This record gives sequence, C-alpha cells and structure tokens, in this order.
Amino acid sequence: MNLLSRYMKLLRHYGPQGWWPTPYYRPGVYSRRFSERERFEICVGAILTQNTAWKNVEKAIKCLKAAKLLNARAIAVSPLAKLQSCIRSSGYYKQKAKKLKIFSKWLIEKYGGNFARFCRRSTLVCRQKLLSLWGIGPETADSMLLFAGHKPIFVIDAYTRRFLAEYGVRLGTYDEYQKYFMDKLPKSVSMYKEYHALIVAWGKDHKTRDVSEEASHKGTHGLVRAK
DNA sequence: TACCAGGTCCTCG
DNA sequence: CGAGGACATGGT
Repeated sequence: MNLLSRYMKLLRHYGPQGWWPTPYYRPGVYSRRFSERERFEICVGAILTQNTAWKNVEKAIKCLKAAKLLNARAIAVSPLAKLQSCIRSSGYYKQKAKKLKIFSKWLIEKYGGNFARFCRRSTLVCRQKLLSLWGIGPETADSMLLFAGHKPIFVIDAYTRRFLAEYGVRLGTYDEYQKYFMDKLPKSVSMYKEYHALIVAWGKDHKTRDVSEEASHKGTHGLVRAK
C-alpha cells in the first residue's frame, strides 16, 4: 500500500477535515484565498500549538482576538505581561509570548507586517528565513508555509511519525520524514493540507504510543497498540 | 495521580 | 550530531 492509497483510505474513513482549523475555514474547501488577518492568525496558532493541545490554543486565540492583539503590530508593541496573560492557557506562555514578539517584529520590519508579501519568494528561501527566527522550528515553519502561505511543503509532526511507524517505516530527522512523503506524493497543496489533517485525526483516534517513541523516551513505557 | 498534548532551544559529551 | 532537560497549562 503506497502513501497515496493510505491517504484515500483515511479520507474515506474520516472524511474531509478542513484545516487549518480557524473559524473561517470550510472543511474540504481549499481554494479560497485567506485574508492577511487569517494568515496571521494561522501563524500565531502554529506557534501556540507547539507541543500543546489545540483546545488550549483556541482559548488563547480568542483572548488575543478580544484584546485586539491578533495582528503583528499589536503584538509587537503590546506589554509583555499582557501578551503573556492572554496566551497563558496554551502553555509555555513566557516562551511563546517571546516567540510571538520576535515573529511579529520580524514580519513588520522586513515585510511590512504582511505574510503574503513574505511568501513571494521560493518555498525553500521562505523556509530558511523562518527557521532562522528563534522559536520557529521545522514543523512550525512548514505549518505556516503550507496552511497560511499555500506553499507545497509537507508538515511532519509526532502523529506523522507514529503513522509511518504503524507501517513499519522509521526514519531519523525531520527532513528525512518530509522527503519520504514529498518524494512519493504529487505536489498538491490541498492534498498536503488534507493529508496532514487526516493524520492528526488518525492520531487522535489511536491514543497509544508506538515503539519509535519508546526509543526516544527512555523513562517511559511504550504501550502495545491494540488493533 | 501521572501522563499527554499538532515542538523548540540549550547544554553537554 | 544526539541525547537529555526545561519550558507550562488543561484534560483525562
């Protein structure tokens, strides 16, 4: 079974997910262009959801919205304490406040606060620039590029690794996992989005941990998956 | 009560 | 490099 047929299987089983999960989003509809406000919200969400349940991120985003902090300029000039208290529910709130500040200030200084303008250059160049920022690693960068920038880049996360491990595929670095998917799939932005969303749906459905994680969490006991 | 959640950075060998 | 620890809140 190849990656494309696994995708079809997931799609049949779970149905179109509709990601990025903003209120603006319509499941299964990937063609609509986002407004700059929406793009920025996705970027913020990508940072806030680092190792954190999306539920906790939603609260934080609602607070930011209510406080009119959901744009680069507002975050850049906001008192740190105010920003921190607003995103407290998303965990690591001190680090994440700093990350939001750094990202926002950078976006303003280099691209007039406009993510779409930043996205004008090539995917790889954009990726390198995002990765150079403190607080933005490969998954966050790729989430921003794919979901906010509509760029053809496949997002790898913990669920994705588990998903492949389920089929006996275990690789090393983030980039190796990414290459594995991108070498085997057609270059389709909408499919990359949906595939990632479906893998997350699958992951939440299979709340057990796989052997590949056992190796990197020596202190814990991996559970045997119940089929 | 512990463990987990759509990671990333820093330090040390 | 790569492993190991820190970062933090909310749900089960």
